[in-house]
Amino acid sequence: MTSAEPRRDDARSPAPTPPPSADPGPRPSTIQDVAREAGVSRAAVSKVIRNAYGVSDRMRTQVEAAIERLQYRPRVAARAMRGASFTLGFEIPQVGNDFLTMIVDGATEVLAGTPYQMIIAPLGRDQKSDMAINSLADRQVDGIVAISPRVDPAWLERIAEHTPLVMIGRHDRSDRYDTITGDDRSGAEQVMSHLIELGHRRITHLTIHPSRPEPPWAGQAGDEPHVIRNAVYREHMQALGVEPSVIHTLFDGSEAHAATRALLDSPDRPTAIFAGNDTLAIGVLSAVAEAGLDASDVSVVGYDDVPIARHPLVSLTSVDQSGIVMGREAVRLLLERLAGRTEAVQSQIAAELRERRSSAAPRRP
Amino acid sequence: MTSAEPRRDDARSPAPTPPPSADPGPRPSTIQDVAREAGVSRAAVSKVIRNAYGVSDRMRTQVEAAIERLQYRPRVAARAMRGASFTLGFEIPQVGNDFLTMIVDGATEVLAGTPYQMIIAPLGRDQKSDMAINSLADRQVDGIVAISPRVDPAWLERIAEHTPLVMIGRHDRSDRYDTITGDDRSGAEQVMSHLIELGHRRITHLTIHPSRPEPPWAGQAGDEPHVIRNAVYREHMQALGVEPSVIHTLFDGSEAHAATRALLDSPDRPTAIFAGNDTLAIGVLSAVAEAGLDASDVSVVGYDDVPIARHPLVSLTSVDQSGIVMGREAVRLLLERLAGRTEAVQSQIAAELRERRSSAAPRRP
DNA sequence: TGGTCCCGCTGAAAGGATTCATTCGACGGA
DNA sequence: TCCGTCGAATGAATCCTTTCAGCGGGACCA
Repeated sequence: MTSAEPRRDDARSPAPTPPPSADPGPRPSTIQDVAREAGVSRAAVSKVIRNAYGVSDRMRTQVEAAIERLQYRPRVAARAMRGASFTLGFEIPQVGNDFLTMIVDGATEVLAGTPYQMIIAPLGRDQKSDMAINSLADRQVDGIVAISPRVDPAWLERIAEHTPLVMIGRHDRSDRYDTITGDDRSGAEQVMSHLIELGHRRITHLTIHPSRPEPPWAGQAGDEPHVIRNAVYREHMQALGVEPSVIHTLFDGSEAHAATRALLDSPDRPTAIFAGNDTLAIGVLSAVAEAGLDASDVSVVGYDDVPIARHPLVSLTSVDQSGIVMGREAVRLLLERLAGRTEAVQSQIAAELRERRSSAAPRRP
Repeated sequence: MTSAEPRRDDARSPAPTPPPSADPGPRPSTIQDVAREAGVSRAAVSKVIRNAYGVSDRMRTQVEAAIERLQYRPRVAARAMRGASFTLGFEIPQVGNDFLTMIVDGATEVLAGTPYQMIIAPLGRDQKSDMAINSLADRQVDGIVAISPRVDPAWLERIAEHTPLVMIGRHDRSDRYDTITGDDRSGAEQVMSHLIELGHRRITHLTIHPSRPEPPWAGQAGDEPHVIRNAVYREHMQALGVEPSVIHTLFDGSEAHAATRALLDSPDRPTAIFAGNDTLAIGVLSAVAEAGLDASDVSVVGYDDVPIARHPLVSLTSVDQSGIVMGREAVRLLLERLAGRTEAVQSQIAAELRERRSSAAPRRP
């Protein structure tokens, strides 16, 4: 452990600059400086940099030259006070999560060529989704994309009053913010049909902890994706006449491994595990592999179809709900709002099972 | 493909609000509103929210009550104009990259409990690192962490004149910005010694494309991590008296798979592949597995020791340079700068090989 | 030739918070 | 009783950009 602790060298010289306090350095130039340099008014410079109407070619040239000479860059904070910040904020609850990464990638595609810059607010430790969303709103972003099923819809509507908002993974409907969802019901049904057709009966469902305490708005507004997947699982088990077996773990996959180990050691271990998402499924797979078992002992199915699922060493059967498309769509909806749309939109992305080698017919049903 | 295209429903009702333009809604309350509500001056409210000196208990209580009643939240843009934005910006060239994720995780740890919020600026498509760094600086973040070996050091120093800057993975020294590096020389040496001790001779090195055209500051300022790893590889091959074999691919791993396939089909295929980082190594492993080969046919070693490398199905030998520690250190350095430090610091993190099952003695040396 | 209209450009106000110099009030000491 | 002091609170200036009303002058039309 100590070996990973950093070693530090101070810079060779005590810095050639006045040592006292942090020197402010030559203060970056402002629009005023450019105006003076180009011999025009501030308003004129403003029009040039915003590409606004009413500027002659001669002036544009002059101003652009001045900007270049002074290396001027407009301060976003100052712009945000009157106009726009040209920033779209993404609230991402878990930076490493591959599904969320796909969403970001899709968004990046659509953002190319627009004047908007994406910034991501990852959840701090002990930080809740609403705090990160607030923090984006405080920074006056022009639009917010959030992935947080567990936030009060009324609170979201209040945010959406002043900042366009797209929520991913919410099955509720709002008149003020837009939503994008996968078809969780269909996806989960495909998983269960697939496993049952293969001959599995003892199927365990691994999912994330439910919200505790149950929030007051639960249910009244459509359920979280994981809740729907769980419900579909239970329906199918009931139809089979088999007792459902559900295990709850943390969402970051850190408990999935241990939970699966315990499950595999239990007297009548399942022949298949349906994990609520791929992060969990990867943890499940590692426990299965460690126990020296394979797909005909214990089949594993995930949800989201993250890139690593395709890897031949992993080859995880999973449900593709195209995070890329979700990300594209999210930005598109935001840009529409910024262009003036006021009616809310609900957008649904299809789900499709990708069968791979992690699921197979059970050896001993 | 079309199945993944979104389906849209418009909201049931045409919105209960005035349909014309995007209604501005009740404008969020300002510090002025709070002052009026609490019957004090703006300056007083400002002192309360900044926890500044010179406010009586009575006044604090009054103001806090007003803030609560009005749901007031200070606008960061306005604060940034005079004071601080309480925001630290991270330039992350590739959001999905697990090594970069580790850095973010480490940073998040240290940030907890401070008043600073982290925001990540991912690289847009066709966006260069310096554009993302600029975009953070434009947003008046209080400090920047960047991971971009390929940026002009002179330009970086100009940025660092007004915004504290920590560069990760740069082996140059600056008097104005801080750097954090892994011990790339030692790490690469451990890899090569490991492979050679196992009995490998025909070792191929897979790395990312060199900068083209060669930037004018190359070399003068210490090399990029990948360049160092490559150099160490070459030295060891020369010492062995074997012709080096280096393959260059894109950094996102998208070409590693195909490049490896071609390599495996070649007449005298290597018995080991040293990948410049784990993202590449994962791609290499997938090609090796697809070809029905294992570690005694072709050993694979990566660099960074990302979490998936530990997965029993992957079990990738890799060099741990503790991204977590790097992230922690980066924030610590930034906080020190914000507290007034002016001398530059170079910090180095140790590298340690983690041997796993992806490397083994060659079947036929 | 006189009146309109449009274009290019300017000056001043606005936006929300912080900072700093100043005022006010209370209290202690002489 | 008066003065000096110190803490609490305030008003005005400031940060940088956009917005908007308005101004001068040339082109166009009648």
